Amino acid sequence: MVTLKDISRDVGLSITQVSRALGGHTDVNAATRERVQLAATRLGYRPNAIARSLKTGRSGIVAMIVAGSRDPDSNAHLFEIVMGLSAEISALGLQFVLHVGQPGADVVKLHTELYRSGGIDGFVIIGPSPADPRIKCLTDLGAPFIVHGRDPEQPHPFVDIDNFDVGRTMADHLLSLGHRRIAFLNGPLSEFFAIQRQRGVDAAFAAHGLSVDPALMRSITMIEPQGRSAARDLLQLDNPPTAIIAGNTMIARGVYHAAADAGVSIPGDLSVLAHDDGLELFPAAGFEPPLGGTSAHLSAAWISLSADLKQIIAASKTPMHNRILDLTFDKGSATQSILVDRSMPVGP
Amino acid sequence: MVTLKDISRDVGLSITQVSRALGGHTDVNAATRERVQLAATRLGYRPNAIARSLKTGRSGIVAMIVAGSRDPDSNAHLFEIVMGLSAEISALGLQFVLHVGQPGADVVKLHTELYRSGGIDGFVIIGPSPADPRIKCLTDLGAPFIVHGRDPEQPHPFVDIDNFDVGRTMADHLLSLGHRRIAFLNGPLSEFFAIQRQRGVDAAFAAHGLSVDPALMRSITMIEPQGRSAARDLLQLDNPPTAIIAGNTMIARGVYHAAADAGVSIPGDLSVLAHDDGLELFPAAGFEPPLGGTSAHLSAAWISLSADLKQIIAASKTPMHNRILDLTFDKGSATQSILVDRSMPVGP
DNA sequence: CTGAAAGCGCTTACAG
DNA sequence: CTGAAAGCGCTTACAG
Repeated sequence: MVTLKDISRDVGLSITQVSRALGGHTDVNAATRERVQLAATRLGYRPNAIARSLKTGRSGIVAMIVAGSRDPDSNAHLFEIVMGLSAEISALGLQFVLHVGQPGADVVKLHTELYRSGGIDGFVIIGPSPADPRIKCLTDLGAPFIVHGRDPEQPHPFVDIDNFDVGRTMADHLLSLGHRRIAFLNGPLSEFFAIQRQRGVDAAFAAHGLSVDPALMRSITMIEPQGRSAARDLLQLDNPPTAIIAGNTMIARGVYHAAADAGVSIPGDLSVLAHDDGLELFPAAGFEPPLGGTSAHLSAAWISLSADLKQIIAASKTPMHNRILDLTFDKGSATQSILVDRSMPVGP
Repeated sequence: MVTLKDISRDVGLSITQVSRALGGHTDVNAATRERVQLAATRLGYRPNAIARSLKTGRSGIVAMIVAGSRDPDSNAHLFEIVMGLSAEISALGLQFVLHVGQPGADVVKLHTELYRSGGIDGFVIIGPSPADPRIKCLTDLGAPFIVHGRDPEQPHPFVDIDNFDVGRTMADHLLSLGHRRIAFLNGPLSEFFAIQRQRGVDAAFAAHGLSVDPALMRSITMIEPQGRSAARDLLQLDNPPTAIIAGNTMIARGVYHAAADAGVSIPGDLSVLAHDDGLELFPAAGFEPPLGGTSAHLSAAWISLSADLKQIIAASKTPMHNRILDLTFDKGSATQSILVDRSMPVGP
């Protein structure tokens, strides 16, 4: 490995001066600087990241720790998160450590030990639950971190979208078209984003002087098979919904399949909207008829998240750096007006 | 941050002795050792990974660098690779850095710079192409690494399966049942594993005194949509295949869909086999009728790969550490015998 | 069994 | 504009 000492010997200058020349300091003779830089290039010098870290107290490494899981469901989403995040973090000149724990590992302990061992500048937290122990732990440690999403129970830096608005916007559109029997295939209510979306849906109904039918509100794992079976269920009701709001495009795909299976036509018999995270593997674009709904690309979140985390690390005193990303809405094929509520009590 | 100095002050011993006590050296008084360990636990001491790295010349970090890609196709597989690899590497007490480059980034340069900067002990290379520049680069650098798969043009440590046997086994089974018009939906022939599988298929035909119909050998991107369209194509031939070998379960899913679309019954009209990588997101288990074929779980590869890489790093002189993992075969629903070749020239 | 010293490769006051 | 020195936190001969 080529070190400053090698260059120093090569050009006949002190290590100090070589360091300064390479570091771009002003108090170095221009000719000297050039001579040093040439030698560094010729010898293939790369500053030793370890030594620099020890001196500066910063490693340039950020980590994400995820609990291991034999459950592919919970992983489907994770893929795009990991790839997108890594790409953005790498682009910022930082290294991204992905630590996949053993199933059942103590994630809080992993964060603590990794941080205490001094090699990690900061952390990314995804999928926070209310009163998330990881957030509490990192806050107590004074470790820099940023959260994708929000924990309503404790203050922390985050990047998120307005999930209340997600639910409200889609429900409002359908209500405005005259739909009354609207189902919502929401994510797990243990997570704040799902709670907020439900609140948004509730609020849209309230704004129309109505209230939701609890039997049409479902909380499911957000993947295609679950969406399909939940939709099959809904379509078999005596009084089936005329519209379904899906929490993401994977659920929506399940809804499309279930509708086809049941001989229910979209958008003729059933309007479908979904929130679109802009996932590459599960694009909203492939649907026939077109899938409408709210949209906020996760890729934008990774860019913000990485940049904000870098700044938080540099600031060293964690600022409450919050950011709400934009949301767009497209009605897709959900343009079917319903003049009279089709739903009527059905006699036995 | 708690350092040796803090413990040293706390217990009234030299830093040297504290280090030895914690390091589990024998030449330390048992009572002293206990006292030191207690203090370390009480103060929440974790050895500073950076300092240790600088001293020992080893960071405990291994990296995988993948070219960024806006193409989801190439990513589908990567997910399970990344998660599985990270889990195994983490389990071994190493850190796993995932570096996703910008689209079009110079991957060789990234490896070089990352290694030269001294923070990385070794690398994992996946999906090698013949005469792979990454392998050449790391070999030249003298950097420890291991490859999943093989580059036939240069020697290097690897973990792989016998892909010749994959092709040979599946083709032989079908030939033995009497099938003659056998299609093969293979992966890209730019990769050695696909070349080997083709050779295996060729060899099985040769062993039966036959040779393949080049029109039935297809090289495609190994995902469902491509498998589906390739299979649709094959089933529309004047003289369609009676059996299809799929390179993986995603392709097989496409074949099942295409068969359903075309009204072709499996296994009545068409036998299907596939190689199964044991992917969680694309399980071979969900098929109806059951999907047979060769099988080698990637999860086993990650375990071997991680353990071997750790050993290579420790040895510091890269040994040619090669490993061929086991393959199993199950015929699934592909039990349909064909007494006479159904294929006959069809007049215009 | 214990401690003082050197050194991993770098950065950065401090002194010239 | 340049250099000698200290120090980041650790490990490890070397000497007692």
